[in-house]
Amino acid sequence: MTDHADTSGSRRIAAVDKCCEILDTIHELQGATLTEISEHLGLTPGTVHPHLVTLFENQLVTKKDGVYSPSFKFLRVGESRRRENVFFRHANSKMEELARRIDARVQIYVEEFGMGVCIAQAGSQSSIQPPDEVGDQTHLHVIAAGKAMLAEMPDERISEIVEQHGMPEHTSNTVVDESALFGELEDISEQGYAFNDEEYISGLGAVGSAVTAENGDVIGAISAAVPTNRMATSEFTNTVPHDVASVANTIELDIHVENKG
Amino acid sequence: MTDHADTSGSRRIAAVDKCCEILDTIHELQGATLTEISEHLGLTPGTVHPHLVTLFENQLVTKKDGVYSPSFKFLRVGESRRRENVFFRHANSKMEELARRIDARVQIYVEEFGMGVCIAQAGSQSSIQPPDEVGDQTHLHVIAAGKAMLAEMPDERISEIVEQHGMPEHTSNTVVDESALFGELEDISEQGYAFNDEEYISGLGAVGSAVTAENGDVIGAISAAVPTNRMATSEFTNTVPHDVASVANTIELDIHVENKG
DNA sequence: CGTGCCTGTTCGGCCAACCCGGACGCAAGC
DNA sequence: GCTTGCGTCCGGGTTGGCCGAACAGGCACG
Repeated sequence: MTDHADTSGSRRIAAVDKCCEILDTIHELQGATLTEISEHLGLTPGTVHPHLVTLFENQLVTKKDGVYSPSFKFLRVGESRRRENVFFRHANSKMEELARRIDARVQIYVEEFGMGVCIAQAGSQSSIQPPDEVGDQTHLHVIAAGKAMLAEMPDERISEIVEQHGMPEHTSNTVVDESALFGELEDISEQGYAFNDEEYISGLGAVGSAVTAENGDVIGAISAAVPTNRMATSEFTNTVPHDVASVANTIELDIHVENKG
Repeated sequence: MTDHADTSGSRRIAAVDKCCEILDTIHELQGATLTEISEHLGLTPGTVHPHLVTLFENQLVTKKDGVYSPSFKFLRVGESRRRENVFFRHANSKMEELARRIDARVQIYVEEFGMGVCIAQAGSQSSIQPPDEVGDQTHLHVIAAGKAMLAEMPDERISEIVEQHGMPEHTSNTVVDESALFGELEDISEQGYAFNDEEYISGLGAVGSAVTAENGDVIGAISAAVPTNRMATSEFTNTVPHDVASVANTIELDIHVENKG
């Protein structure tokens, strides 16, 4: 009977929903006071306050001069999750080596909740600013790594993701049509890597390749980003894609071997 | 009437406490099934399940083959919190430069909930394994950066921290006596840097220096760690402490300047 | 120094919602 | 095919969360 429209089917804990909304708010506002949170959520301060007290005692939020912020417990849990991640463990050093070799910004992504999450990056911060920071969430259809991962998914899962998140247009090059996307994914699946031609950010191109488990599940993807002027070079259209795909294959093999042993 | 001993004073949300305990559990166990979580907490599966559903819908936990894990939302929030942090912003590049110059493992710490949290590190992963990973929580009295921070705190705050967390012994060199700690903090405060002589991990020494705000609040600390054989060199007892303290001073100045403008 | 305002904190009471026990569906395995 | 184990889904009772409102404390202003 609350404002949650979709309580049908499974039972939810209303208090936990509120607590998550509060966390989202103080993250979004990069620190907020009690009244700011209350107004943002349309709740009375008397309601929000005990939530904040509980979150504080559980060390999920800090309080400094009346401003609540997410604590570094998020960093601790997130970093822990990252270090446990099979893909990260095998990809991290190879990502750095690749970044040095081809002098580009190399990033590794995984898919979660239908979005791409950048979990690490390496390489020339001098040349270009990175499209995503570690932890950032991005629509899969606008980045090379995301398209590479989509190309390895079953069609029904792709449609599900598109339905859930849509295909927002970031630049004039963004592919916004679902059937066009499916067509492109066919080619990507065949050649083993995906291009991004300024579809996310103007002036930025990339090439990405996915890593899959032996049962076909997508594990993640690695991508190399370069500024536009380098995109048209034969080095980028010919050599780099194979470098990226080769690294992805090596990582994939390593993971398969580990799963055997 | 629940198992929470300290409900006196302020009101807490029991459901949020449960949800935090569940998150702690799946973090601690590095992923857990419903029954594992239930048994770990002494709750029935019927109780835990709706919590997990709610946390899943809020994208704080993922579910893969019946195993629940913390999501990368923790990484996103934690990284965001880190990038916003004034100390990190000013210290990160200087930390890396210092690590290269003195060829040691340099880390930066902040204090949160009376513990030290490593928020970044740089330098030779070849020489020594780092004492803490990014995000790790450590007792302040066993690390150089922690003692440097304690030395800048008011005495009552120090006692409060000791009372809350105790002074556990990590090695035979760990200072476990409160009055001895206070004595050492005096010296540290005077000379501007703190040593760690295998007080945390055998074979590992460090020197750290704190950064404070203009009102005296502790902002964080930077430390350089080296293996034991390098600790007795005059370079480490003379040059390195001043290098570390100098970097800390530079960071401190930068932050004060930013706060003016 | 008093007054007003604003923010954070606490409290009473009602009713919703959370927790438990138990039942159901479903897959795997001697 | 029976059993076992796990995850999922209810019914009921009572706990506890939510709101409205009052209280405390700090700051600016008159």
